[in-house]
Amino acid sequence: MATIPDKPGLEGLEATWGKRWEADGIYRFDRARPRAEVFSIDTPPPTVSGSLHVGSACSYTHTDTVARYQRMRGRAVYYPMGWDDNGLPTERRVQNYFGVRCDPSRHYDDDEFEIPAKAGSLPSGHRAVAISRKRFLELCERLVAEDEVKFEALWRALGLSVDWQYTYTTIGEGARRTSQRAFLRNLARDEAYQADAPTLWDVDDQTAIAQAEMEDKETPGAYHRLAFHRSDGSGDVIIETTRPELLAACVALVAHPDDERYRPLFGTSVRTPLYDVEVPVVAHRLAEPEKGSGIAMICTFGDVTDVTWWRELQLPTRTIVGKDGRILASPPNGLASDGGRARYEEIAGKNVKQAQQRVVEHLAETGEMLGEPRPITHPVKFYERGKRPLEIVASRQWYIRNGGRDAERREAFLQRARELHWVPPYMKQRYDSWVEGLTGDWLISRQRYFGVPIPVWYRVDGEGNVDHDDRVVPDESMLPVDPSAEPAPGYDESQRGKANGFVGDGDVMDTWATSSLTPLIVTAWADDDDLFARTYPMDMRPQAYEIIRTWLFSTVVRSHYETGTLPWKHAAISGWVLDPDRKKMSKSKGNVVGPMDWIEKYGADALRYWAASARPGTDTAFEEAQLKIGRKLAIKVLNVSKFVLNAAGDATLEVDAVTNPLDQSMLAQLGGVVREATAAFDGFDYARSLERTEAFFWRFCDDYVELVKTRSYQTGTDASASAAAALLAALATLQRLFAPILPYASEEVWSWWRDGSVHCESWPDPAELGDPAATGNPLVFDVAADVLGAVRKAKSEAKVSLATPATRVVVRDTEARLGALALAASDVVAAGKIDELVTEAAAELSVTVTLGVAG
RNA sequence: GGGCGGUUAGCUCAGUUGGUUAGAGCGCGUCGUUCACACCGACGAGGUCGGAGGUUCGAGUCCUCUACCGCCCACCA
Repeated sequence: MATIPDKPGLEGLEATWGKRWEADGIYRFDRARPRAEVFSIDTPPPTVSGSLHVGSACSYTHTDTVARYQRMRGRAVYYPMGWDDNGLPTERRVQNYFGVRCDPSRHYDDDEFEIPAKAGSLPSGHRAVAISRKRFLELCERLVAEDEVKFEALWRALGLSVDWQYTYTTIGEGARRTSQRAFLRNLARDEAYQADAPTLWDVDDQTAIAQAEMEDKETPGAYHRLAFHRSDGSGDVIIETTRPELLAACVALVAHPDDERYRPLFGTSVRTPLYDVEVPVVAHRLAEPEKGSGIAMICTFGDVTDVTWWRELQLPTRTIVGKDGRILASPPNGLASDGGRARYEEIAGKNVKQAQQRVVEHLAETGEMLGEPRPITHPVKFYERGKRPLEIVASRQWYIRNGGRDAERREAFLQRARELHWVPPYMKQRYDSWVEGLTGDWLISRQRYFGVPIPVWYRVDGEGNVDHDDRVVPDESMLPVDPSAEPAPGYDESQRGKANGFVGDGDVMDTWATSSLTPLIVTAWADDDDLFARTYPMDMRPQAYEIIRTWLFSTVVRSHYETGTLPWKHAAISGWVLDPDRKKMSKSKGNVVGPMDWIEKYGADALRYWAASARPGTDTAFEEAQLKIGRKLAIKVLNVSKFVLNAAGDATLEVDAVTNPLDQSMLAQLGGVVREATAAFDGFDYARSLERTEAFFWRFCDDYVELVKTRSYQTGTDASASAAAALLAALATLQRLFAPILPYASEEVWSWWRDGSVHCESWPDPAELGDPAATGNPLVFDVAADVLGAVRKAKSEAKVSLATPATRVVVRDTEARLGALALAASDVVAAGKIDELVTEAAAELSVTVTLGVAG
């Protein structure tokens, strides 16, 4: 026990208690406890991108309040923390921060790169230095290590009750091993496969991307009206396109089967403008008669609909756009005419924008474009972090089956969502609509470097050709492996790339392919069966709604495959933090507020208070005013605790000593608050628990404490003992009710009079308040507070001090309420400085106050 | 085009199965330094609950339609 400071304050509580908690290990997971007594949390690993904004602090606080509640309910809380450091965001940061680019063909020993003394401040016009893959990965690891230290410091200051003995990174050895093991098992069960197919391709990052990473952006474009020529010479067919540069990739025209205008053309062929290639006119239900001229050109590949047509109508392939986003050097099959080849030569090597310009010039020359291009704005598909539109190119990639091509699997994943408890429930809609709209399997391979390698090698035949169907996979005991650095099992490194040798798969997995395994990574699946059995399936997945289609869905997929279960019982979905202008906070908008600055200014409890005011799933605006209120609440907790402990003197917390009806009434109401707060937290609604606790707390301070103040000073009497016991019982309850939200202030005041940490105490139970709470009449406190309020009002309206005596107070009210008032009359008289209190029966409350002479 | 969420005091939000005069905090105004708290307290003003219709003895709460805001999915020639 500690002494109570003369002037309690919030300053320094974070440092003091942070150290104590760490030293005492109060958040350590007790892994001796059986599964039924464990509460395990699949914390989102924050993307290590240099800084965390106040929105992150908000959602992590939500999780922490639940963790603290469950801990107080007696569960062994398994609360690990991870860092999402693998993947493209880190690569991009390394490229910009150090001014480098990865060239996999370089050797480590040849690198001439030196880490700049003052990184991050590259001179303008600096050209990226090419470095080897190995050195590039070193820089990635170095940068994320720095960030992870900063992140942990913030989380600790914020008071997250994480067990820091259990941390992981998505590029760490455990994550790599788990990712590769899960992948190999997917492969063995045919849940993963490789295919050479059209894929969404980001030309800047030079990698394939998944449907989930794609987003639409409104982009300027233009309709071009182009004339195709009927092969029988009977005239032209006019189509409209926004991508005339793909004309050379045209493989057919398509119209709706019921479209009378084009029905006669089905089965015939037309010749393309400029290139004079003969293409068929085909029918397909996806062609829309209302769009453009009602007939469209199919190119390989202009957009995802082209892919559908190409596949379903079994059209040939005429690829003209390369992986670098430029027109391929050699013309596609079928482009035979001299004029066509000459024109193609002029666009070869250009990027699509330049090529479009040249093609339009050609069309103008030949007169095959009707009128001028008509500018429009239309949605175009982009990689969510990309600068240029996606292209679709055919390439060999790895996929995991996610129901996108398979109704049975799709239904299985929809069923999983029904089994999951969603908080709030309507968030399930996002999952359902995403799964129902899937158009293909999940593409997991990326042509990048800082990720988990695909653990596969391919045999090279006697002629030196790679046979992608002749795979070599590692034994699970070898994991993790890096096929581009280690030889395939049974081979020697000298055989790499040689005839009768091997090559390694050079791709890495998408970051979601690893993140989707976080429940398996943190519970040490197949690595530590004991820990796994005690923590999996997990209890809670907290996450933001924007990544339901990625993280949540993909996690459900992987757990379904590996363990045949849901990965967790509850998904708690948090909203966004908006800036005060109701825009989503983001670094690019420059409106990010640093959480650490706010913690220093108002205290961690204040920031947590603001966070905990946002109900689960709802967006919330950042408001400095809310921090001030939280700070005020935390300070009030300190001050009222100090008063109560002083007023109680030597009294001990003995609820049976609570004999006064007003005291019993207060405890009865408090018991109701405990029940509500408990129910709210059981439903993950920290905001409701806080609201109820806070509302009662202010009534407790403003009314109850004022009412019993005088009586509590009459030491040595039963009346005083009753007040002291009730005050202490309420204090012990309130301090614990606040503990999950305001861990620092709660711990501070707890330490003034109790042993041990409040965070290891049991959550309050109404039964602790005993018979007084069970039998107390809630009305007594209400009526007493009402009358006290009326007296204050009279004094306030008379503009006199509250210390001014009221010579006579007449209370008119119902019999029941007057009866309740009588039980607290002496306290009301004392608190209101009332000389004479008179009651009269009436239908409703009215109070007449006669004031004495002021002064 | 399909769907989800929201709309309550100047601001931020509660309002749990429909039940008496719709709540809180902030802000604003007035008063007050009572021995926990001036990083304070007390009191007050302020809303026909987005709109229309319906069910009901009774609707902020249930139903239908509708407007606006935000978002998801689909489409995107």
